[in-house]
Amino acid sequence: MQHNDHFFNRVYQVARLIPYGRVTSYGAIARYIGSAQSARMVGWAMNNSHTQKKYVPAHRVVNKNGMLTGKRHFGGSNIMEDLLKSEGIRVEDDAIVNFKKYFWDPAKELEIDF
DNA sequence: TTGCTGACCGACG
DNA sequence: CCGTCGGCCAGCA
Repeated sequence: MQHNDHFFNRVYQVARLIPYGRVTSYGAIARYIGSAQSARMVGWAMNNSHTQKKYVPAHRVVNKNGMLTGKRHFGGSNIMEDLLKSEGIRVEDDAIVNFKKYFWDPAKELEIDF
C-alpha cells in the first residue's frame, strides 16, 4: 500500500522485527527510520498500534534507560511487565533488569534502508 | 486552518 | 541532580 512510506508504518515495520525476548527504545527506532528527533512520535505510534491489523509487539519498546514508560497504556495493571516477564525479561521498579543485555538496536541488527 | 498534546531525547543552565 | 526547551509529526477539537 502507498501508506508504507508513512512514519507510523515505518515504526510498525521495525517494531515487528524486534525478536522475542529482546527490547529496543523509542529513540533507537526513530533514529533507524531516519527521524532521530521523533522519538515521541514512536511512542504515539505505539499508542495507536492496536489499530493495526498486523500484530505490533509494543511491549518490547521502552525508553532509552530501559524503563517501562508506556505501561499505563496497556491497561490498568502490569500487562506490559507481565508480557516481558513471559519472554524471560526481568522487571524491577518499572525498569528492565540488565537492559543492555536484552537491548536490540535495529541499526546494528538490520540491513533495511528507509 | 490553528493550536494544542503526547508511551522521547539530547542539550543546557 | 534537577527542571526546561526545542524538535519531531499525526490526530483531534
